[in-house]
Amino acid sequence: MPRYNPATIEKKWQAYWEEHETFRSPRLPSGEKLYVLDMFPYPSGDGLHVGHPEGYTATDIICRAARMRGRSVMHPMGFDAFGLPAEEHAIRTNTPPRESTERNVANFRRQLKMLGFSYDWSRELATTDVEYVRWTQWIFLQIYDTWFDEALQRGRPIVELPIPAEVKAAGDAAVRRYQDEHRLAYQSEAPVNWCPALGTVLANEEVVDGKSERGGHPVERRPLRQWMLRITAYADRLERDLDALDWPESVKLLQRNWIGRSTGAEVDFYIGEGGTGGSPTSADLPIDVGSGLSTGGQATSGTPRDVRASHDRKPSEAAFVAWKAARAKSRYPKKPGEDVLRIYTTRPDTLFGATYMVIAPEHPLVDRLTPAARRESVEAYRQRAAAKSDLDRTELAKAKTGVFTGAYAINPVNGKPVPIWIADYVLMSYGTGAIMAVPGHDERDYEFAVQYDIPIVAVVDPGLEADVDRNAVLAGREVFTGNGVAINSPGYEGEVTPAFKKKITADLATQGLGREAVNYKLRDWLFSRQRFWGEPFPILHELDAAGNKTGLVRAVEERDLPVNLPHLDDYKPHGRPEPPLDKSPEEWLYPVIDGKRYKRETNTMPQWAGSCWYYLRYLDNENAERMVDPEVERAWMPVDLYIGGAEHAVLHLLYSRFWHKVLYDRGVVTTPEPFAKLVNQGMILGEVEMTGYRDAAGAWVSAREVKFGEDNTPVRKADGQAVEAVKIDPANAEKHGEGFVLKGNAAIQLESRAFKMSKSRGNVVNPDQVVREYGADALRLYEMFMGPLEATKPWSMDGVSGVRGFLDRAWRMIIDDRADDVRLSAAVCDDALSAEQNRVLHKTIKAVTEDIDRLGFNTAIARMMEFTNYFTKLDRRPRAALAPFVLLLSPFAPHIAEELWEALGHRESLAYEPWPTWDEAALVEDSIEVPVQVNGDDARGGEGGREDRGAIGGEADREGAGGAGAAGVFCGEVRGAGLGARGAARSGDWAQREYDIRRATHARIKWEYGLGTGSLSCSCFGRNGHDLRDDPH
RNA sequence: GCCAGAGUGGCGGAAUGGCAGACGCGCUGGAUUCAAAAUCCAGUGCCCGCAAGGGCGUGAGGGUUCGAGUCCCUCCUCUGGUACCA
Repeated sequence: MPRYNPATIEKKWQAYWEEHETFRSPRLPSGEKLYVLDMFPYPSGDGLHVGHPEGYTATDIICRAARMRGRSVMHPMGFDAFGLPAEEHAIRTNTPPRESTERNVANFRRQLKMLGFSYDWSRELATTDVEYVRWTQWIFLQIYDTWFDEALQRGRPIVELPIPAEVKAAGDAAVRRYQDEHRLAYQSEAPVNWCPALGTVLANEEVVDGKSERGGHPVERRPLRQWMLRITAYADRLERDLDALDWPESVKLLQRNWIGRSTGAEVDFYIGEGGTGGSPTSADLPIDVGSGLSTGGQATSGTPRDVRASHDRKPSEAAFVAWKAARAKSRYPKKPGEDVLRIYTTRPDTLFGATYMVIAPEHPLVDRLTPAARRESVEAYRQRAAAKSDLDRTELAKAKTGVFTGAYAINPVNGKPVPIWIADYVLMSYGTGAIMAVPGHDERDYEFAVQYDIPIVAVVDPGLEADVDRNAVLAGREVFTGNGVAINSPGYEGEVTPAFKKKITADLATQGLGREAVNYKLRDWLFSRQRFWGEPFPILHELDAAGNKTGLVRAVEERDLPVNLPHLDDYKPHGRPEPPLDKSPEEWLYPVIDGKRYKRETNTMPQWAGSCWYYLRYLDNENAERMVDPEVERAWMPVDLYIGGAEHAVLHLLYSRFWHKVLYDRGVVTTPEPFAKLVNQGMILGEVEMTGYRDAAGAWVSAREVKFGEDNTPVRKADGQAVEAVKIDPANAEKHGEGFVLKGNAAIQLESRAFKMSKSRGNVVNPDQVVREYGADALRLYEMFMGPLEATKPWSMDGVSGVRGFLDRAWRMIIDDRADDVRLSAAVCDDALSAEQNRVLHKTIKAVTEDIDRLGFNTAIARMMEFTNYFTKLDRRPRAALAPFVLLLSPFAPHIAEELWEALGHRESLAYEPWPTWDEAALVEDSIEVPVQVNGDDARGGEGGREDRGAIGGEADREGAGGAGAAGVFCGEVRGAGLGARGAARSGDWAQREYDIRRATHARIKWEYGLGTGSLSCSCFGRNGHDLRDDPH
């Protein structure tokens, strides 16, 4: 047998680890703890993807090495097991989703164990476990029980929420409603994708181009009562606390942008008292456009000619003046009154350039503002906008649309009336749902203004430096969004943008017209799904005598958790937009408590819920009393290293952080952040494919003549004719210039690239098959050897066989592969290490150790290959080098390492053997070549700081340096201390030579010394290969 | 559009501002073999040259530096993310 046979070795050691519970972590760490977490997988029916073991191997290496270095390691695994595919399967097969889920989990578990990861399997969990769901629901109740205290910036129990006297006076129900309005979990109407044909609500990703992904049926948006989580309350903290995290900057940036904090100002524009649209009141007399408040010369108030009408609704100057005076006394109100349109802007410095305003179609003031004469067109526009999905509003609709409401607001800074439009490029959900439009200095406003022929007034002078045509900007023919100097802004002329913003914001505040404001792109988290296969909400709706909901809810008592999913006779949609749980059995759906009948909440939680806190449950997964014992939590948290895919950079990581912060505020956890260090593994693509194209006639078409049309089919650029993509055997391709061409036909460019693995492309690599053919150790090693962990990289089966070759060589280096049993190779001996062998060993130890620390697994493996190449060549291979090598290899390829360790005479697993250490002194080479750059008139070496080479080089007058003076004389001065190898050579051991290198193109100095004695030999090469030693100066 | 990351041999990739291409794949030659596989040895960036040797080389162009794959600026290409957030 003793050829390397992973199939037997791997099974053997997996059984050993399992039997000995080798990787069980203690309840509490002893000594320094290390919590290393993998993003747990969704157990799909397809089994493990080769992308999974990439991060899992990386963390496993870290953990195994850390154990050997004496750390107490927590390394658990589990399953994110709720999810759509299981429910789809349930509908198709009419079996409970739990069944297929458990099957898939079992398969994933088998595959993970097959790869030899050192998880503590006793901590395994699945988010679908009934006991896990209990605590997910419990956390939801914590969130439900919490309100956010803005002053303290902290979540607090709802009982601590101050209740205003008038609410208290209105009675118990009013108090409860008031509390409900302030909870972090609250109900709200939110649109869902309702597909009448399928009779079900679809997730966003199931809707493609406004049609259902399955079947292509029309999808409409319908408002439905849903649960929301008030993540926006934590926006500030979620953003601020990113600073201290050891996360990739790109991920932090992604989260910052997602949170999207902006500072600016809210400003109130006066719209006049009064009535519900229609005819003007006494306060808002019709004013002829172009007269009155508008200033001469400039393009008046910007009402498009064709929509001007005398019955438009415009506040009178007198009313405005009165309002302004009142405001100066009353200050700026928290909530805008009926008489103003409140807008949010990040550019208060451009207030003087506002030539129109836009409110979102859903804005509550639309009705009130629109005069009767314009009702029709406004209403029509609103309906069109409402019918559009989010997608239509953005991608498809490039051109901006809108309609004039017929109303005007008065610009508070100059008293000018400004026409108010509605347009769907303004979103009700951001800011105040209304903007002042400054087409001169905002891209979107500019586009809109051009579209509807609205005047454009420049109020920021870009100056000459800016990247725009200044004259065009000043003339309103080009938009400029940068900072500049204020113009056309009476009272603020010449102010530079940042100072102007501050100043006018302060001025508006003193006049009670505005205030500084902060806004976030982040929206509250839509936390319910109309699905069966998710955690039920532990919420009961009160019913009145007639069986209708009263609007009041109560939480399920903690002792009654978990609320389990009911048994359903079938999982088919019931054809209404309400969640599937609506067809639950009566006894589940309508519990009776204290004689009162309730209806259970039938929405379920989204898949994110379970993954928000699993890292906490691992620590104490069998605790029936608490979600996690505080003592255990304090000892192990935070997670020291979290590795997973970049696709979770925003949502999962933001949601987890949010839950964690709520739990922190409520005293359940002790760290403000869950994941101290985060690393994203790169994507693994399929094997590189070579593609050529042929037209209908079968003639080759060069890849550069091909473009991709809609639906992503290739067509010829010239005539749009469809072409066929043909897979090309690499043997029929050759490199030509930048890319590949058809062999023998350089005119035909081919396309060479790797694609994402997908079933449809047929390029999915199955880990089971790789393990069968090459072994788990080879798969692990290959995944680490492919390239940097964070990089996207293509798969290559040849690469797998390459690392397998390394394992074979490592095996033969130690084992006699011709013997019948596992026996050491005859070359293995007990000799002492020669200086050179010792150096190779210590170099390897150092490199591998340091590479693991910086997650440079590919180079660590390269160093071990070098070790093997060196020692395999020797006829006598000392154990003293082989044994430490096996330990170094063990985190990467643990099965073969255990087997080799055993062959070397050890009886126990190497899992807790001390990690090898290196001795710097052993690394010193007694002969090094030092390159010296010579460059004619002024050749000096580097800074002289580099440990192994800096001794030569650096300016001539620098200590420990050699160099060439301006005259072109090379001074080879070498000091032993410059080597940085402590004790190997003492300072003072130096030699000096000078060579004339005026004719030299490069020089090479070879420095040889024994310990303590320095000597230098130098070869400098001139243009003709002339050795300059022959020509000393 | 915007944001982020990346462009180095035939391929995957190495290289704290200091000999570009470590290591692996592939390829070429040799040993072993009846033969093949496997294994071992040698070679392998490109161009010129029998050779010695020489020239050119890290997406393009500029710059900083004694010295740039590495730092700065401009541009090109690719990958990923994102979509009117006022």
